Amino acid sequence: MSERVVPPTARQRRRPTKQGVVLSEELIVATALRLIEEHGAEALSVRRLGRALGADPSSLYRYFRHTDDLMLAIADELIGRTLRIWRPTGDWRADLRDLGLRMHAGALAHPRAAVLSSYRVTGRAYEIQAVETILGVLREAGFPDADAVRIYHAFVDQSLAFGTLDSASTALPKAAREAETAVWRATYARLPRATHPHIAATARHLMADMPRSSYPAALDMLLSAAAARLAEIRERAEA
Amino acid sequence: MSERVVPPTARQRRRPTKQGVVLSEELIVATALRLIEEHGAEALSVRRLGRALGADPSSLYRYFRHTDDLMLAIADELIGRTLRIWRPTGDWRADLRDLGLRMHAGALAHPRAAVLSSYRVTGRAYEIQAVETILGVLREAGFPDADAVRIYHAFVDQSLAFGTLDSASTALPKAAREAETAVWRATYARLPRATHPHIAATARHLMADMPRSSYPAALDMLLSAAAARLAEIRERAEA
DNA sequence: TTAACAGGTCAACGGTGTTGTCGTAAGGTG
DNA sequence: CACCTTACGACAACACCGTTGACCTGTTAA
Repeated sequence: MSERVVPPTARQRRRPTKQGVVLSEELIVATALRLIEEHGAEALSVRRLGRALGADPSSLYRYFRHTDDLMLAIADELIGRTLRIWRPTGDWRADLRDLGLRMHAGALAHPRAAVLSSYRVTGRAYEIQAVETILGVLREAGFPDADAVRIYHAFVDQSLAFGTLDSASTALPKAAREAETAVWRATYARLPRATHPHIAATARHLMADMPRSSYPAALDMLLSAAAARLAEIRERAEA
Repeated sequence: MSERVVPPTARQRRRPTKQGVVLSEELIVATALRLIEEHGAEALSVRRLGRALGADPSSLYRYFRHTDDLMLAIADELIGRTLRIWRPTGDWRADLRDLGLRMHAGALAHPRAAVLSSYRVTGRAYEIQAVETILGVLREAGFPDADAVRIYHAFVDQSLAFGTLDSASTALPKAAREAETAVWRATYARLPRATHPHIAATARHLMADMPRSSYPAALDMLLSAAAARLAEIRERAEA
């Protein structure tokens, strides 16, 4: 064994597989993403990926040390796709709101990949770029370093967490999804006022609000708390 | 095969296993939780659970249709435990903060179960009780119905989403988890100021903040935004 | 006392990630 | 152009996983 994985830059001898495919890190990641989107996250396995590529499963270990490494590469590609679209305007609150919504939308667009990749620190190029950019937005808005880091962390994790949560439920099998809304309508909408006064009183609002994602509301609350903190900081600076 | 799973209420003929253990749904759930707590989330498998119980793995299929069912039963038990511990004091903000932290901690203690249970509406007793209780806290604090529902939704989803996010990372094999912090130390801590000024300037804060969960910070921001909204509502009511 | 059947056991199927070994074709070198 | 090195694809094997159909046996109701 010793070291099976060769750094991408040093690769040169690309021998085609028995089925004539020339492997590469990019091809593997792209194929993995396609596999996930077409057949669901649980359809991603080393063996299936090998089959989809027309290569022996063990060949992939020449490119990734283990499945984990592959996941990180997939995650980073997703971050990159989101970041490439985003254009900051200089208004920190609007910019972060826009970026948050884009990250959330990106997760929803790739539900099955989002579930896999959201909770990992990749340490790869796109992730680093994202960290630098968001920290820059906050620091240039006037947040002290400690606050900038704290808010950055909460902002990023919240986008990722809601992205995963919401995409997990959209990725449910159709039968299960219909069962979910049926539960709301059948169970919650008709709870008696005597035993469940608060649910009964707000049933109309619950029916309207629950099927939607609460991420925009949560994002706005986070940003408004951050804005309040910034105002407080400025006030103190003037005194 | 036909139907292997008999409703719990109808069970009566409890034959001991070869090793003398009398199985039951409660015993299986309890043993599964113990297994997760003692040997980590990845130690939970049907076969290991069978071994821990002193029973053949396939016996469990007399009680749960598949592993998912078992996970949901575990999740339900977790909701129950969290709710049973929580004692509201009447201070809405402190109560919600406490409940949020407890839900998060409960998810962290049982990562595998948390991931499964977070995006499913069970409509079961404990879940309904939680909805009623939280809505009650908000409405009695003075939030109008529409705001109460909006804040309830954001609050619950935030706890669940962060619970899933954070428990997913604690469910990682220990090698991968150590790799995460190593990435922060090796990659982010030594990015040059020239190319990544904001990361370089805040490196010290990043090292301290990133390994921790950002949920408490996010929760506090949500609650503080809610408090600001409540103040606004009261002001308007006085005018 | 006995017959029914719930429920524990066994064996097997097809899947998974991962690794040690080996053959071979591609590349650089002379 | 021919040689040597070696990257890297292929193969086979290992230990695990969830799940199921067939079988057998102890418990219980009649």
